[in-house]
Amino acid sequence: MSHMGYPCFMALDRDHVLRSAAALLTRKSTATMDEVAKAAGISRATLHRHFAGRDALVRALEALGIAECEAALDRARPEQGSATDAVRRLVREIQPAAGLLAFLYGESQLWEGDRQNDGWQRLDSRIGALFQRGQQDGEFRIDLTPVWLTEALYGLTASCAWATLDGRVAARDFPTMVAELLLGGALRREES
Amino acid sequence: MSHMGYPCFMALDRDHVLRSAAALLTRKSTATMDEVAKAAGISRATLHRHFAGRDALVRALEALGIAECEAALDRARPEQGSATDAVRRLVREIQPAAGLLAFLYGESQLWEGDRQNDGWQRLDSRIGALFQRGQQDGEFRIDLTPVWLTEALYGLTASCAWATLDGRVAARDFPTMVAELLLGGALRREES
DNA sequence: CCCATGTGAGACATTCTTGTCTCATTATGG
DNA sequence: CCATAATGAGACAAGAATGTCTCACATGGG
Repeated sequence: MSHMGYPCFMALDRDHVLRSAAALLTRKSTATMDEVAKAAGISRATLHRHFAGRDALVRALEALGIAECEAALDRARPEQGSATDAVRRLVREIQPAAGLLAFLYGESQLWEGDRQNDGWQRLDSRIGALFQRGQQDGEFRIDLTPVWLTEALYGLTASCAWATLDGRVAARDFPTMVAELLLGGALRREES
Repeated sequence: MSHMGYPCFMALDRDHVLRSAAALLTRKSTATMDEVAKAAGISRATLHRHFAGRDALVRALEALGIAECEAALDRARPEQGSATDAVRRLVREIQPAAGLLAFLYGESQLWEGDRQNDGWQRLDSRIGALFQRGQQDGEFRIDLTPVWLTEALYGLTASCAWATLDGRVAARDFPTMVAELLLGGALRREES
């Protein structure tokens, strides 16, 4: 069926391999290519036919993470309604990708190089715009910069993903823990 | 002066080496033993005379990080005054160790093994107790568990340390950014 | 049935890091 | 000045992970 240099149904397998690798590397970020292959139920040779090397695999995972974040952002409709509710929706939609995000967040390989994926900047811009809108609408305080709020969203997401893996936080509490801390902080609100 | 198998002033050098390694590994967590040695201004041979291997070096850095956190916790006097101010003091005192903390936070080697340093549990207990006190005093909300608040403190500290290294957050704003977000969140307070 | 394609298993060289060793040089104290 | 200790430089082997290759097997369509 395929008259080119690539296998017919590689695209389907490729996605499965990518998901398996994400699940494994989330738990053990130092996993070997051999372990990644085994986790996907394929041989190392086949894994290399999908991804030229470990670097290519990590880059593909980065692209997947960016895509999932952008999809989550789309589903969250960040321009709609109050910024507060938009953040809550965003955190809820981003939870399935939190593990992958946490892995990428700790993968220094992606940040040390001078050439980093533009997707992150696109994401930063969109999320930053959400926080900025909240500030302009008077919902969010203005002494915390949108850049920092964006960074905090990533950080809390990764932290909660790890805490969930360790069992220190229940998975079903993820959206509440992240969103409510990010929005309201630890302080008790005055009942007014 | 030394009649034993160890050099005379190694203790002094050792601390300097440890600090250099912390500073380097904070920026580049995959740095080689050779790079660590060069950063400390010593040869790889001497580095090995201080620390048996990379693992021992990381363990020593872990011990240093724990010690610095405990010292910061002591200086912050977490039992004194309002829990809110105690958290602010803690964040301020912990800033100098934030880079090291961020490195250790991402060093999976320390968490994957079944044997982890008791120091972290001691720290978790003390910080968790601070948040619990705040809850009992009615300062902090009770729908976020002390365990999660502790985790969030670590996560925000690491995130802000990285953001500071990248220049996305000014170092002088570190205490405000971390403490105010952790305490008050992004939402604007009602002026009452 | 035959052939092309995808796959698994394994061998192999390469590279990188580490750990260990020796030896010459330096400085340090008596 | 001398002896000891500490260091730096470099050689060396061991180990791990990677990238590449070959070959045998099976699987599916024509």
